[in-house]
Amino acid sequence: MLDVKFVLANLEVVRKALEDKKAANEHTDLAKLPLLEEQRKKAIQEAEKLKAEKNKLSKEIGVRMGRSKSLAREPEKLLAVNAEIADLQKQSKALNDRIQALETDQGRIEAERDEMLAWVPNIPHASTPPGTSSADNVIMRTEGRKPQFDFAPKAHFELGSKLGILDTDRGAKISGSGWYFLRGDGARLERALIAWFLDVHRARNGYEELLPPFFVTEKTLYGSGQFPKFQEQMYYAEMDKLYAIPTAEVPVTGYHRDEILDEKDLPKKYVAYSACFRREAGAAGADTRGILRVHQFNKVEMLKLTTPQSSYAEHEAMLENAEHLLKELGLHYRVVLLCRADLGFSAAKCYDLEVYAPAADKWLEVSSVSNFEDYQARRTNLRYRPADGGKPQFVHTLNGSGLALPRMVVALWECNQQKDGSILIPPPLRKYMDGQERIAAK
RNA sequence: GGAGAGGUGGCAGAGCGGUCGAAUGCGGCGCCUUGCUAAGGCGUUGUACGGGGCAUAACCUCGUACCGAGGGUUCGAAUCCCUCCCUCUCCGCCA
Repeated sequence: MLDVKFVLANLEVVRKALEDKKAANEHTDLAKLPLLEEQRKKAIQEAEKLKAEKNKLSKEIGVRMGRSKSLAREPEKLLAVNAEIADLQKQSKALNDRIQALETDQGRIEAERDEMLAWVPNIPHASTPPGTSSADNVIMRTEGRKPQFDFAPKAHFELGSKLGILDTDRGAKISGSGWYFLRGDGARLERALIAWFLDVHRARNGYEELLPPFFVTEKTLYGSGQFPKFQEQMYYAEMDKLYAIPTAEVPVTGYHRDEILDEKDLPKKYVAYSACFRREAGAAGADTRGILRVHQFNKVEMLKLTTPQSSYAEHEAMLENAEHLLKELGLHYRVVLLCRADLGFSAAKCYDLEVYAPAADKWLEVSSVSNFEDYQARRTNLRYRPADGGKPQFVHTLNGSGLALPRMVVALWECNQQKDGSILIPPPLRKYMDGQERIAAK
């Protein structure tokens, strides 16, 4: 979330962001905020004044209680002290009701304010283009060569079923539509991709590997900005009140929650594999053939915690880390800078990587590389202490897919298919498959 | 799932109704002693919110809150009571 003070000082900027991101709703009436803040401060001031008074009285009582104990032999003085005590107690008690009323007020005001802030999205970075839909995204550049075929390339679901490496029918039989089996070399290729991605990010790019829990609490979801907006997209285990993660970003963002890191330990760079679970409610129909949109998929996610000064440089570096994989695999892809309307709720800036799939003649989104600035860190209360010893600051958080598997698999199968229906395995993956160079029908 | 023990400042660890935001040790920071190393002496040491100083900075100062979380008892709670969460030990179950 945003800093209240920032919102109050920049109401127009925030209003613009609500509009750009089409995030305005009944919770986001910013006009109320200055008044709420004023009422809040007033309640705090009054309550604290009364509490100071009460604390003083209690101390006085303590002193007299001590004296009273030593006066057992002097009944007259004892009586006088006890009378004083009774009087002070009465005064102190009288304060309690007023204090409680003020605190109740304050709690109510803060709850209303926080509800509002929870629905306010992050402000787009100055370098993000304006726009009203994904049609206004800017294609920064296109890399690699478009694959050429002297035959009609087959779609991934056709290749997959002919080669016996993808089984959507049995996936649907045991779990319903949107679930699938990978089989044989298909399953092995998936595993090879995961292992290779992790190895590149660890050894080449310097990320530390994490293997996170796949189920998390509601509080954790709130920290990465999935709540309250995307609640209905998540699988929920009611008996344990746990949610299946939609991305490893969620547990890894929560990893350092409520901590104060040292600046010298920044940037922290983590890479995590996880299965990702999405209900995809309301998405039935479009792009559902095969495994383009499924309920469970594998993904390798990069995450960084940085200082505000270096976050945009780290953002570019992270983009390069994801691109490197696509280059090594020899894929045709493009880098897209999202316009403000297409930018996620919590993000300030985001690049998408889209890879070309020849059969459908479509660009498939395989990565999203975002800078959240301090938006997630504020929710998750994750700060760092500056090297000069100043007050703790919120870190900047970034994350990016590196990469999302099913769509990568679709592109790889389709781009590397041969006339005889087999699929060539790209060189970087062969060592993870016992040197195998090709997936052919059994 | 059952039984027991416990959750205190960066860490370790006292306190178990009244000047306790919290002893002590370690660590960190500053100054001093010291030929290097080792060691020693003195001082300092959290976070958030609000007021004032002030430029809505740094910083200083005052107040309030924070001893796992949330409630309760009391004039007053780290200390007593309740609920929840987590950790550890033993038993059971299990990949």
